[in-house]
Amino acid sequence: MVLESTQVFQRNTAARGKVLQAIERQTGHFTAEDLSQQLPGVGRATVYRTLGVLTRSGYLCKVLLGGNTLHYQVSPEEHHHHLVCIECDRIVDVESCEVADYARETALAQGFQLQRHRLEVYGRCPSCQIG
Amino acid sequence: MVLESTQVFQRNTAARGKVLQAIERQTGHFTAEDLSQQLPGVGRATVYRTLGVLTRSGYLCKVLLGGNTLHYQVSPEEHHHHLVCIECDRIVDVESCEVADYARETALAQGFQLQRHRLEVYGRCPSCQIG
DNA sequence: ACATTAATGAGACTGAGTCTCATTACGGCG
DNA sequence: CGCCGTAATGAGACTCAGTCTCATTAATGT
Ligand SMILES: [Mn+2]
Ligand SMILES: [Mn+2]
Ligand SMILES: [Zn+2]
Ligand SMILES: [Zn+2]
Repeated sequence: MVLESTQVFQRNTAARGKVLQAIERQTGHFTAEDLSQQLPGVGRATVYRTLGVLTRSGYLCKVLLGGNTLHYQVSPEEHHHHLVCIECDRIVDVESCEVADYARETALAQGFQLQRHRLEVYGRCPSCQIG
Repeated sequence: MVLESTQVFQRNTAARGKVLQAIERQTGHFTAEDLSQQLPGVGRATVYRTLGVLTRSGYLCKVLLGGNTLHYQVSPEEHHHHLVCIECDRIVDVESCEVADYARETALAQGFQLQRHRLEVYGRCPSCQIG
């Protein structure tokens, strides 16, 4: 997704520009605090607010790893899913997606305007298996 | 799932019995704090610890609603998914599941022992739609 | 230029979740 | 039984991600 700032924000500000640049610099998942530390000139609240706006707009999506800190990632092209190890929290990205149709139908059936979906598969990774 | 305490805990204690009973009393989703308030005799840390054990064992699973509080629900029979409104956080339970095969194959392909999966579909609910 | 008001940011605040540690009590074994 | 070893407990301190407040700044339309 190429972000059209004008559609997401009501005003184009320097702080949001910096947050946006920092997000583009990330590889993979990141937290609000990650960004905040990389942006000493931008207030913490602004980082959180901007992540909120970008998530609501669909540009970002939340990633739920083990632990209690929310992670984000740029959402669109290369939509993918996660395999999560319930023992060690290892994450494996899964690039295929065969549930898009099902997600669309499910949303439609309840009158929802579909925005996106998340599929996470949990289990034990090879190194954490027991029996 | 009928819980075999002996397989999940190393010792059978009164506190865990009470937590288990309280969980059975819940309908739908609940938080650690919900349980804690219903169990004045049981320490907060014990409630959290027991939820952790039960989740790792697969008896419970986490439910991620809007907001920053983790919810739980008893996982197995009547496995279901969630439609989540990105605007008002309304949740609609979806009872069908057509992604079980895909989840199993995905786990297998990476050598994971499948435990469960979660599918959440995000969009705008009928009352929050714009255009 | 000026007015309107979206956005900012310092910092106080909240509260979910974790950790510590002294104490209790399960359960295996003699 | 009665003893141990140690899993589990629980009060309460602590952490820190996320929210809120509010005075100030600055983007945008006219
Ligand atoms: Mn990923
Ligand atoms: Mn549900
Ligand atoms: Zn693992
Ligand atoms: Zn809604």
